[in-house]
Amino acid sequence: METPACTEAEAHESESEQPFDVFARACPSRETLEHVTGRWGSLTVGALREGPCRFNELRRRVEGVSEKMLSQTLHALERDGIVNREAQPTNPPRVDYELTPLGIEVADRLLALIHHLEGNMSAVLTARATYDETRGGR
Amino acid sequence: METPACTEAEAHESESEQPFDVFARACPSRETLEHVTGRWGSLTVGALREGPCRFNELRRRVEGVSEKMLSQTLHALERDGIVNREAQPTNPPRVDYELTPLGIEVADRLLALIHHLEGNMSAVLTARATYDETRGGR
DNA sequence: CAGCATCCAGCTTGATACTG
DNA sequence: CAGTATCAAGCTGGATGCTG
Repeated sequence: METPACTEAEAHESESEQPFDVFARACPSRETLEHVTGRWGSLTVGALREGPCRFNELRRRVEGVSEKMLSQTLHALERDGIVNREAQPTNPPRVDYELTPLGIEVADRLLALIHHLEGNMSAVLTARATYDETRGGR
Repeated sequence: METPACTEAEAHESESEQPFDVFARACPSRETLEHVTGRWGSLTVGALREGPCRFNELRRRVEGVSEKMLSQTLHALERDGIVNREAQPTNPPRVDYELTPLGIEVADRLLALIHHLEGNMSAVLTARATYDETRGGR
């Protein structure tokens, strides 16, 4: 079997040529990927997969997020068409956030990754211990 | 190692109580998720899915990454047991990086997300245009 | 409740230079 | 080639205060 070491030029064209390539420096898909997988983006999208949610409820689901960061994250996701914002002009105000159809597809793939990672954390922790031991904790 | 609050017995399918929960503030799985989905982590893991790769080759695959960030990213991934580093004490030095079995599983889920996003970028771009238009382009 | 504006500490990042 | 060391700059993100 041929070992496919890096063939620089067409390394990531395993499939038909795609118009958007995250590995390319200037591709907008990289920005969207970062919005979705970012520190708070991934948790926000994951939390919204459980159903529509109001702002402060979301803050409770995603432990540790500040309102500023949640607000910022939500705006980026809304702009990318991942999240839908529904505000009711009532008093007190009520705003519900929910995933768009695209957002649901993205969330499912993200959650597959998250759950896989969660299910393998003992292996990760073991690997870390081994690594730290080998390197003497440097 | 310390005894985790729970066991990782059936982490995958269990939805009620999971031993590791990224949504919890102090869960180590959140760190690993960030290593994997981080700005350079996701691209590095994705690039390595193509096969083993040397340091500078990897730099070329992941456009825009500095050597410092790549080095740092690889260390974090190696420590988490996602990436395996194989150094040969030759001259000039040759070091190959490759995904571990766990890394491959993680990469496949990550790539599913990436490819899905790449395939829907036109919708994202449209959503952005609409959003910017509605908000007066601010 | 739902959020925006501001301040600012500190972490992240990119250049640059240097080692084996 | 495969990194490490160092430093300045800039961005991130938390705390606080205010609005509708």
